[in-house]
Amino acid sequence: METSKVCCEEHSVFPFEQVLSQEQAQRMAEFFGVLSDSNRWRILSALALQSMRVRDLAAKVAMSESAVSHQLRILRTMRLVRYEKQGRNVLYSLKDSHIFNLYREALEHINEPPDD
Amino acid sequence: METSKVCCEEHSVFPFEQVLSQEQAQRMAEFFGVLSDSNRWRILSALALQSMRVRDLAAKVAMSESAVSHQLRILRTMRLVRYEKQGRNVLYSLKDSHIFNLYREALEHINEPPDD
DNA sequence: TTAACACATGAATAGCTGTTCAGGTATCTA
DNA sequence: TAGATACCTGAACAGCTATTCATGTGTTAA
Repeated sequence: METSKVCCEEHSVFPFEQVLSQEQAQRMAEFFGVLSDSNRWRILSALALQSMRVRDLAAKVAMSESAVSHQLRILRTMRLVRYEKQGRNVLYSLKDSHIFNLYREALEHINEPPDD
Repeated sequence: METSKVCCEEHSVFPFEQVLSQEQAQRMAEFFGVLSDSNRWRILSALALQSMRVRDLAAKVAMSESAVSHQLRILRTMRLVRYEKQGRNVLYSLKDSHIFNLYREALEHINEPPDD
């Protein structure tokens, strides 16, 4: 089965000129730390399918509303989700498509054959 | 300043058909969890510059050899680094370029203007 | 106004993670 | 062989994280 690789997956501009500074490494770690929780991934994938209220989101991913709310704050802080107040509801949605690219890239790595 | 965006950064094939299963979400979380530590990023960036022995790596990133060794095991488990025994030394190197793409994608997100 | 609803938040706690420390194995050198 | 070197590993512990629980805020309905 052919995957839809069309072009340019190898215009790899080498991103490191030296060892990352503590600060830059910390920024990276914090960002990826947000993606290191399975419930947050379920929340993100749910929001990728459709924007949702906290209540419905909680039901969809089978978590308490409080737990979801706490997680949404983290996702909001890292600007991965958008917050839109509507009366007493709050509509959350995915902010941009970086998450898709990260997901695909990770999946590629995970599914790579064992030895290089 | 122009970044070197050449082509096809938007052939975004939507990756989610439904909410991620617990198992799939867990796999994602575990993978990104490996990237959620600043010392591991420093190790990865050091190895991106050149393959190195544990000893030299430890010196380069200013960690104890033991701590580096523990971290390398985690990176090895997630197949991010390659292990090559040479006598009593062990040469570690970066395994593939997924890490570059993930780094760039994260950087793009982090550097994105505040309000979408 | 009162009650119900939707969501956010602070404190507490249980579980996870990364380091250190103390060893242990394998290899090289004298 | 003995000692030094390079690396690995298990246990222990300190610090972090994600949930629950109780409560608070703002909004809508009666």
